[in-house]
Amino acid sequence: MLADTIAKLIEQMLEESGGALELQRNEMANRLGCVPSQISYVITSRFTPERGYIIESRRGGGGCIRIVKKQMQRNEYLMHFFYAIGTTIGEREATAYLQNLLGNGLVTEREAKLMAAATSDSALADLPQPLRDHTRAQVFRHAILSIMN
Amino acid sequence: MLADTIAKLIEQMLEESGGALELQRNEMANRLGCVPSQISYVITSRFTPERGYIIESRRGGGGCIRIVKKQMQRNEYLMHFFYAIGTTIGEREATAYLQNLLGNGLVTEREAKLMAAATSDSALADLPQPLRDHTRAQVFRHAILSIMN
DNA sequence: TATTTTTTTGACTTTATTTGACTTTGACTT
DNA sequence: AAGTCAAAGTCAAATAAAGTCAAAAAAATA
Repeated sequence: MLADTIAKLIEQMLEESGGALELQRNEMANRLGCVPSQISYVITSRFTPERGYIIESRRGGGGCIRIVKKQMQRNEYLMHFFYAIGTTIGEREATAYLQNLLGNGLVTEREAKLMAAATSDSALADLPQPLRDHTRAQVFRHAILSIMN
Repeated sequence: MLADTIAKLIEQMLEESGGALELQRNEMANRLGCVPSQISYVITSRFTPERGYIIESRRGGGGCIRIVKKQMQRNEYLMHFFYAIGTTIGEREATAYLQNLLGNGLVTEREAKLMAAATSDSALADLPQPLRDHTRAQVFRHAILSIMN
């Protein structure tokens, strides 16, 4: 799949550049033989703030897109999550947050899996909807507090 | 019976792949000459988390279904816990089980704390009582399954 | 045999990807 | 200042998957 290929490439470039890079959309699309908006699509669908990325761009001649992977101090970061989660959260969103936590080494893979399981729709299947997302948020927030400090 | 045929096929594929595989629903349904939702049916009815499978999927272009079988080894022990917990459990009892899990080195201290937080009365405070203990059991059980590797 | 459970099917829904036409913005020329 | 061109942005249509659900059919059970 094209989108995944592009995402992998960008991740690799980020890796090599130590977390911040600038790319030219048209140039990249050209190199990959795809339409420029495909690059936009990948960036908006995968490199979201939710997953810990900051995107800036400049149009016009010599324009470019800048992608920065955020890094924070442990507790500050966890606190940020705590507030970001809020009082209700869907499974998909929760998964994205967990991905971010894992990617920043704030939790181990096992811990991430554990939290994913504990907040999964499957685990909360017997709760009717507004309550389900609310409980998921509660469980998630408590889990995060528990690994702070 | 179709469902059994498909289940056998998937089991065989899992065997060959060493416990983890990705399949495309439409492609497989095509090969077997059945309707795609039949594949979904087999997966949801046979490859459940209770039986030790993890299912993930992605829709859209290039989408797929991933099936992972968790290996039993020291996991028998976790399985024992899984059944012991049952479908409803109080906070105190849960804590006792966690102490036990920790004592046996089946979870790390951080993991134990995490699970304690996720199953605490505090996290589930907004659920009225029979539901609270039931949800606690669900969350706990899913957490345990998730660390069975 | 009657009832309940499981399986099978297909219509409809949701989500994800790909593409292209059109818009906006910024830099450079004249 | 105005015009031109080179970017990136936006949006919607087309397509490609998987998910859901309920009705019909088949199988199992009482």
